[in-house]
Amino acid sequence: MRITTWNVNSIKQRLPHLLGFLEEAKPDVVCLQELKCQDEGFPRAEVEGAGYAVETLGQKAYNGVALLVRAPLTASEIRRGLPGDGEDVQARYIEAVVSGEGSPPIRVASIYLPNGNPVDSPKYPYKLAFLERLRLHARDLARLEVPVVLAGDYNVIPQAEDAADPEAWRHDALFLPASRAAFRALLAEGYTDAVRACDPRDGLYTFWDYQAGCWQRNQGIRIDHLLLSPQAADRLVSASVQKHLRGLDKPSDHVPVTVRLSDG
DNA sequence: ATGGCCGCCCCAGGCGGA
Repeated sequence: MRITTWNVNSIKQRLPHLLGFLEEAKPDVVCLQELKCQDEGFPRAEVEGAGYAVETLGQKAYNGVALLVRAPLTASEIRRGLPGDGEDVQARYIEAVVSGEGSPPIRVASIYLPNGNPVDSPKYPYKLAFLERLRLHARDLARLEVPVVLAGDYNVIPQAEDAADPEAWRHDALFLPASRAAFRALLAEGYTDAVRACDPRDGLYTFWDYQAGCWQRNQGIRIDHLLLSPQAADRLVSASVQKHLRGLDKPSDHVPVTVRLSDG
């Protein structure tokens, strides 16, 4: 079972790259973020044609998340939106139970956490509140004692080792102590950062800004994460970053990150 | 020289991203 998370920065712009990735990697589940379209604008027929069922939570112009599930696996118990704030209309969370092929069901979420900049605006408290809501929901899911994968663009650089130039991020919402503490609090609910658990090396990035030649100079950061509940972590085989996609024409500024879990 | 982009939307400059 392979599960990928990828912030595509516009599904319409990135559809060719997505279809190429599905064909070459054949992941079982794909968590997409930043669709930047409404549900009716999602290129559903093309993705279904590649062999995937599609569940979306879209929004005009901004945000938007989706889950793709490769047949014969199926998605059920779809949850759209993160609990805890009925006023929150931003499309940042979708969750489902993925089952089939004789292996135990896995609960998977596609998450697009708020960026939070500028930090002196209401956007930063919204980010911290969203992280706290996610912690409470993650705690509820952990109590089910089943495999859970919380995957997405967390917009948090967990540690200095996760940035090529940590000093440049010192006062940024992605790296402020309160942001990192909220991420650690999430892990403290019993979750494992799959990439970090598989590879202790520095210099493993998932995002390179379009500006300032960041890709060419490898000025990246690691902000796309897959957090595993204990029952999912017990099955963790490997984790990898599909860095090559950043080098294509018209790339997303994020690349896919994939975990492999053992079956059964 | 410390900036350099990209995608969205009532089509064009402002907003959001990170």
